[in-house]
Amino acid sequence: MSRAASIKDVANHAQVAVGTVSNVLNNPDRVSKRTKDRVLQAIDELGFVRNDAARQLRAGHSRTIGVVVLDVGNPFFTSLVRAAEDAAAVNGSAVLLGDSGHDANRESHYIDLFQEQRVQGLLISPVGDVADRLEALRQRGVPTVLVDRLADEDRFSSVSVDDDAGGYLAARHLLDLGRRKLAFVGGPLSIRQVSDRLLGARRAVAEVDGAALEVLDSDGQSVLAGRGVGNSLVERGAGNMPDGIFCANDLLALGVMQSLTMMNGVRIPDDVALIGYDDIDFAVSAVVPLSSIRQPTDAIGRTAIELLTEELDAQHARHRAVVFTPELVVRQSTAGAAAPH
Amino acid sequence: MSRAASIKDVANHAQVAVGTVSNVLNNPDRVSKRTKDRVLQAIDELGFVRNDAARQLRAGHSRTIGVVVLDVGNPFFTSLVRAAEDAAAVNGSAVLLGDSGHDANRESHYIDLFQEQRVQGLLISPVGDVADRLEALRQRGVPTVLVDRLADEDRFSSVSVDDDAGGYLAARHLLDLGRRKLAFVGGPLSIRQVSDRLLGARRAVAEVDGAALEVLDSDGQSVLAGRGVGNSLVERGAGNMPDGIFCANDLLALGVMQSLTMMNGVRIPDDVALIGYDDIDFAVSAVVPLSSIRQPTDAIGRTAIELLTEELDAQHARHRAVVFTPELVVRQSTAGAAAPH
DNA sequence: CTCCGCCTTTGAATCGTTTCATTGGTACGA
DNA sequence: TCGTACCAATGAAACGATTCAAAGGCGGAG
Repeated sequence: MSRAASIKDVANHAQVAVGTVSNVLNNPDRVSKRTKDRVLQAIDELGFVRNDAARQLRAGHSRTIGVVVLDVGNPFFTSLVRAAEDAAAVNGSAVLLGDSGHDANRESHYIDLFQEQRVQGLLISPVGDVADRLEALRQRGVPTVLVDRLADEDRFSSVSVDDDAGGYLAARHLLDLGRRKLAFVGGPLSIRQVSDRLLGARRAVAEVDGAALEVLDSDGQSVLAGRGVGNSLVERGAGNMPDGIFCANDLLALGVMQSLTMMNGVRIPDDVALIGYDDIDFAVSAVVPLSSIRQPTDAIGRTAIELLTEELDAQHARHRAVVFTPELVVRQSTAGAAAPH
Repeated sequence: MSRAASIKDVANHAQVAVGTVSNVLNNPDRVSKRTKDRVLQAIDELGFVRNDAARQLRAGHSRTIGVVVLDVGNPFFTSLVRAAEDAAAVNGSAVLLGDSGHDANRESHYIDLFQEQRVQGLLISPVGDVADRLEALRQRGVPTVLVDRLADEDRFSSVSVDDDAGGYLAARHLLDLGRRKLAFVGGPLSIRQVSDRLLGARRAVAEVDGAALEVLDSDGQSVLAGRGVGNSLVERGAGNMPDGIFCANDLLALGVMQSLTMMNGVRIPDDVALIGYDDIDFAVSAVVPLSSIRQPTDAIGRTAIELLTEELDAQHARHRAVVFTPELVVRQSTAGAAAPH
């Protein structure tokens, strides 16, 4: 109803100057206990809440960091954002979250919004081609850290995960189980993350004599796509089936699993060992709990904020590209040592 | 580097008064084309971006709406937030998103933050007991709409979904298929949404002669909990099994499905018809595509913004509680008409 | 008693935008 | 030619918090 109380109202009510109220809030030790108590009581009685706009106007910058992710529904990003929030809170910053939903327009919209809000910096997993905009922003003192994408170090800092290493890890694990006829399921290969994982897998296979890797291009990354691939494998007959399958993501792996085990009686891991990627929540609760490659989302979020803070503190800090190595999570779908037969 | 350009810089550069620049931005038709062009060019050359803090300070309120959800990872909320964002954009408002993660502290933190930001209003699916805080906020002209929770209409507007109706819908569907020995899987019953769904199911069962409903309290709402329930059902032997199962959420249903079909050869829907709740993405890609109850998330988000706008426009608007009716989605897990044998 | 230094408190200036009363100019009718 | 009406443009005031130079008050030393 009535306009919210301002610092001036508090000052009147407590019979002090506005500067004193401000000091109570920002430099409590400069104020005597007596006065402080009176001011705090006035704040309480009036229900005063700082107006962040005024604060920020005076300060010239906000205490917020803008984060734009591809998809908040994706647990990878949810967890990353949470970690970033916590890390930012340590510096007294809050996070403004934007979900681009893989849409370049939405992404651009959020960058506009955050720029108007005068965010201190930006964390972004870009969809569109925003390098030039971000560079312009940086030159005005608003640094950006790219997330889940390796950046040209000349332009930006970035935090990403080594998909090649992840692919290697997965394939190597299958090979270590004694499997030799491997298949890679994923697609489209134009997606960098998919092709990198394949590259890593190839590297592992090349290290082992007599090992082979065939590539099964899936139509998309969904459970259904995985089931499609599974069905076409079954059609080949038992003799021509791979004994180890690495899927570029867990959804595909779950689809393959459904197709092989439920409709077609193939045993996992006995006949075919199966491993996915991302370690989504469902991986652990699949019919046969799914082995997977886990990305260190917490560390990514934390590190992203760290890099951002570095650039905030020293405007001319060198950009850094931090690459994390993913981690193998072994579950039942690749458990049990030996090769089939 | 250099401080961001202000409206005053633009005014100098374009040789006009600051008020004119402001008019170009906010009342373009009050400005002659000649002047407007000059100003726009200056804006472009200086890369001027409005400072929202100053704007908001002058206006006395922001153009943002705070949204606090229980879990951004939950597709229900993701979709709801997206709809709310779009609806808010129509009014020229942006959304600030906070994820309480079922944690009362985080929730409280976001309310603080949003209050400092002077949001116009709040959408919240509350965890803790925040009614009094929200009421205080409302009295200062910041209305709140509760989401996914039926509110006391004397205090707040709310948008929710009729869980009783959803439960009725699910059970009625099983009964319509000719099933008579029904089971409800869910828990803990202390969660309102679970108990309401059960209530609705009971109502449906009471309408049909010879129909029975047994309640299987699950330990949690996860796939694993569902599998546990499924296993204990199997132990009873085929004769004592229900012929229709309604799970209080899709995860439970997926667990039950895994247990029955994969490990124990029970056929779905032939031996047992199965229906879940929420219609999560995985429902459609389960081994046997899962029938479910879908909540109209888009409509909920849109309506929530609508109610909020009503309260913003007319401070004394009566509060309204809008209750949506969920929708039955039939898939293979309850397809095929007849009762077994 | 006076002076000095220290601690507390004061209040004006400032940030960037919007608003609005006012001014300056032009065109048109009388 | 003068007056009126209208349109464009002006620029000072206001929003609320922070900052900082300056003033005020107090105690202790000389």
